[in-house]
Amino acid sequence: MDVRLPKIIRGSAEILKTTLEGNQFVRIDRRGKLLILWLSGEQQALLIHLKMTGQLIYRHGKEQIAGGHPWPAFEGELPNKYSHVILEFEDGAALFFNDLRQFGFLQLANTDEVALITSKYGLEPGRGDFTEENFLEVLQKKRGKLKAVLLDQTIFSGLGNIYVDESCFWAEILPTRTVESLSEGERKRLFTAIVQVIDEAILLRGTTVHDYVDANGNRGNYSDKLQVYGRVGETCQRCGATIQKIKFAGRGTHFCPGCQF
DNA sequence: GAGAGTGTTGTAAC
DNA sequence: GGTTACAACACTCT
Repeated sequence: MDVRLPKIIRGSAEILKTTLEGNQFVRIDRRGKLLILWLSGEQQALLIHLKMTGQLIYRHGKEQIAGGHPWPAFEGELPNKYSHVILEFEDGAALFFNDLRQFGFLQLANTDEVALITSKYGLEPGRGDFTEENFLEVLQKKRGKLKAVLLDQTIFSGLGNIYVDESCFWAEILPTRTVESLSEGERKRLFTAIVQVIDEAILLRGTTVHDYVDANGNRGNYSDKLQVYGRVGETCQRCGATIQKIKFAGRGTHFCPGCQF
């Protein structure tokens, strides 16, 4: 392991290094936007958060490339000036943690710590318990700005600024509404929209605005599907009105004033 | 060149 | 408690 920018490591970089040395990743989990890479024995895990601009890129080893592997090798220059941590594998493969803004982190955690951290995450799209019934129940207990509630990882986890704006668009609800003002029908539309947006975004391997790439270094294709995010001043594809952007709940917030209410 | 804004989240202040 | 401002940071855009 090569730690080029120690502050990216939460806790001791030395202990992390020693722990990873000769060890194996045996299982990969995710909770919200947090990656959980379990080590041999599953008593410890490497937690990785990419925050805004983090990238985790896997480069195949020469042996794998010679043997033929299912994915194309990453073409870009690696490491680059944003490669702050590099994990090297025995077969010559490497995992690069790149992060322009340096907000992301790597952290070693034991089973209890992982349990404590993940227990704070809320109902999550993509998990089995993200049902309409559960969604409505969680929403029922909340009040205040819809956008803020959807972004709150302790209430619903996994949704970020892009998918919240897009989900509100598809539900035809303004993100500036309060939760308590939403009718039963609107709440159900919102649930459906979130499921639809997340499912399609995953299918298209995410959304690249600037830096996001998947483990193979490829950009996400959901960017082409965005209806409001990043489209301020453009025409709404549903009603023809002009997409607006405001600052709301501390975040850039995009919506169509013509067909979101 | 200055200033605002950027996909996240934790903390502090009100 | 909710809300807001701000912090972390480097870069792009206006």
